Formats: sequence, structure tokens, C-alpha cells
Amino acid sequence: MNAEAHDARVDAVFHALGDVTRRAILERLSRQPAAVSELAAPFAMSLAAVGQHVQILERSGLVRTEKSGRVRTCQIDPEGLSLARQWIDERKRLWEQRFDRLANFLDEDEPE
Amino acid sequence: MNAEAHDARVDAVFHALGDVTRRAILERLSRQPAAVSELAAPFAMSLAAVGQHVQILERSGLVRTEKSGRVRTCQIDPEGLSLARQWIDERKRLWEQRFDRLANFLDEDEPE
DNA sequence: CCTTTGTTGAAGTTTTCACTTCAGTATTTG
DNA sequence: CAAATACTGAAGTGAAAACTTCAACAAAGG
Repeated sequence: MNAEAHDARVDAVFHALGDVTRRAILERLSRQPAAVSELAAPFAMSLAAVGQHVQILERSGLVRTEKSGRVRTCQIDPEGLSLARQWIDERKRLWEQRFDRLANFLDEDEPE
Repeated sequence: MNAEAHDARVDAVFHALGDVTRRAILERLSRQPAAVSELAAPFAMSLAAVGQHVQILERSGLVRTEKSGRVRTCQIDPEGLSLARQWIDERKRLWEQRFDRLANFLDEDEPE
């Protein structure tokens, strides 16, 4: 995968995670798969709105869906979560690496 | 910390991460601390805009800043990243736990 | 078959958000 | 001290995003 495509995926994932409703949907789906109407039940918003959120989650790769009959069943796609996690871990890694370098520098410079 | 406050922090962090520019700022800061004007340099947008992004990052807990003289120096606050990571890991954990339960169920039901 | 259920597309509305400009403040530098 | 630098607050603009309603449609159930 080239860099732009990767960035576009990261962008889609973090954009999707940026919304409270979509995160609530993911929390629900992390327990077990559910139909769109089941996902919509706890919310004070229209079914159509929840359906749109599901589409965004699916396009981002955080959720996979399958339609059987008239019911669309949704489940977590762990790949999407992994992508977000990787990005975060990489930032943390670089940041901590910097501390290590700093410590080494101080050790060399002032060995008592 | 109560649940609402935790949710509010999670919300602020993921909202902050939802923007490409802010993620780029974090990428820059993961290498080393920088002043607001340094952060702004690579972008085709006003200094004020970048300053606003920094404020959002700071309120979310992803970045810590300190003003000395007229320069505000920014650095990563790893706590914010940890919070995001914890949320993601918890979803992954629950999701995988579900697979384990399913496997156990199948083992019991059809022990060959 | 008729009705209900579950979803989807399209179009319109409202809210949120990123960004701009500009004025104002504090700090440094020549 | 004057000029340049580094922000910062406020107010406004435009676009994106969330949400609504309504119409259409296919699949199930009675």
C-alpha cells in the first residue's frame, strides 16, 4: 500500500472515531453484532441517521456489514481499530525514544 | 474520576484526533517540542489557525504547553494518547473475548 | 394479498468546525 | 525607544457534517 492510500485510511478511521455516536455504536458492536435498527434503538435520533453513521464506519474500515434478507447485520472489523492503534503507538514510540536519547546524552556528558 | 468526566475526556481526545492538521502537529511534536510558529511553518494556513489547533490539542490533554517570554512551547502529553489507546484496546478486548466464548461453546457442544 | 418491518436514497435544514482577518498585547532586538 | 516577533482574542465567513423528513422498495409475517 502506498503512503497516500495509507494516510487516507488513517484519516477515514480517525474521522469516524471523532463522533460520539459512532463510538457508542462501536462500543455496542464490541459486545456483539447487531442490525442497524438494533443499533438505532438506544438513540434519540432517526433510523436513517444511524444508518448513515454505519455507512461511515463501514467505509472507514471499522465495521463490516452484511445484508441478509431485509436485515443488515453489522460487526466490528478489528483491522480499523488496529490502524488507529498503530498510529497512536508510533507517536508514543517516537516520543519516548526522544527521552531515551536525552538520557543517553546526559549520561555521556556528566558521568559524575 | 466519574464516568461523565472520563467520557468527556475521551470525547475531547478523539475529536482532536479527528482532524488531519492536528494529527500532523502531533506527528511533528512526537519528534521534538516546538513553538507555535514552528508548528505553523509547514502549513498553508494562518498562524492564528494553528494556534487554535494547539489550544484544542491542549484542552484535550494531548499536548502540554508552556509560555516563556513571547514563545509558547508545545510538547506531547502522553496521557492523552494513552487515553485513546485504552479506549481502542478495550473495544478490541471485548470483541476478541466474544470469539473466545464462541470457541468454548463450540468445543463443549461438538467435542468430536 | 395486505401489512409491517428494516433499510436506503435523496433532498433540505441546522449545527459545528476550520479558517480568515484584524486589532491588541507582551517580549525581544537593533 | 522603535521596529520586529510571537502570539492571542474576537468576530465573521464558508464549507463540511450531522440530522431530518419523506418516498421507495424488498422481505417477512399473518
